[in-house]
Amino acid sequence: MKIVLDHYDYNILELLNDNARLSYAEIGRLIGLSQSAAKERVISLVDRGVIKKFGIEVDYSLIGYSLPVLIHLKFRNDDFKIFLNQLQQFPEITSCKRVTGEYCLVAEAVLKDNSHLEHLIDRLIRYGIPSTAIRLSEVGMPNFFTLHKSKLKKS
Amino acid sequence: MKIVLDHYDYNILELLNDNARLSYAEIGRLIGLSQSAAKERVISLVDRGVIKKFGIEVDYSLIGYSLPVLIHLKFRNDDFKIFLNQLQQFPEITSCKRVTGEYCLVAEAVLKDNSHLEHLIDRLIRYGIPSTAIRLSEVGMPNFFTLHKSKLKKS
DNA sequence: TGTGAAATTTAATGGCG
DNA sequence: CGCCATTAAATTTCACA
Repeated sequence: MKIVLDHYDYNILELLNDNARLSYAEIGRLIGLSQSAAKERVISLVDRGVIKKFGIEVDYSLIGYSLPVLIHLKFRNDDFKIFLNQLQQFPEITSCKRVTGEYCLVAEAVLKDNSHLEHLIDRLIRYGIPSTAIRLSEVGMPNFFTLHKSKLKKS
Repeated sequence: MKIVLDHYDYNILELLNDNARLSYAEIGRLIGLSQSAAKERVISLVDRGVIKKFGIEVDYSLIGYSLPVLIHLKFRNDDFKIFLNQLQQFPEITSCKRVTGEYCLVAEAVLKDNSHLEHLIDRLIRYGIPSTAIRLSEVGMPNFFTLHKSKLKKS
């Protein structure tokens, strides 16, 4: 069940975490592998499911979506499917997680303005009571893999 | 202040959002531009700050961090700097956002097990009362740009 | 801004330790 | 598993529109 990664894998994850567009050749150079081996490693990480996706981080505030919010939701269980469907009609919702506790879902959305938020709340309120918080800023966190690879014993 | 994107830009963001490793040549092919033009566009999006980062999404549960949690935090303002420093000592915290409302910070962490969580709470509790929720699952959301590009008028 | 073309670098494959 | 070598493809740069 648990996948064991060696220091090559951790180094690759560290590099791709910072820049997913690095070429295999450059990855190889940086970690001391040939380009073929580096490529095999990356593909293997994808095949094993460790890397779920190569994506981008977007600054939505620059393109007109300057109201980022967190929405906490309670909902009635019988409407769950319909409710999720409603959520997915809103592409402004960039992520949605089911969690334990008083609120069942925590969603993040990027909205244009207050009336955009109002519209979103109007559609959600049928299914439960949404609690909205404005996301003021992000606190930068270090690369997960930078600190974890150092815990590995040399092989 | 607001950056206006055309349909080429939206198409590029849509593509890179799904696969950040697409080659410029392929991007160009898919949206009807030469590779040079496609590359210019991507670089311009990065330079203007719209694309903040090319990164990866990792399945941490596969590599031993099978307890994903959301932590809501209240803290005393006088300790804010020290508090953030504490947070950044924990690379298991993958994101941290300052929000309005009763709780000032919402952090996400990937932990190994309950004792790992206990250790994290022990270090955070000095600064305020953390409220922990287990992240049960993620609800898949559609690509933000897929639905937004269709709203553009042809130029 | 976009295109096209030439030189350099990478990607992809297959065979070998 | 990783390295090397080869062919195909992509990147980079630049002149031109």
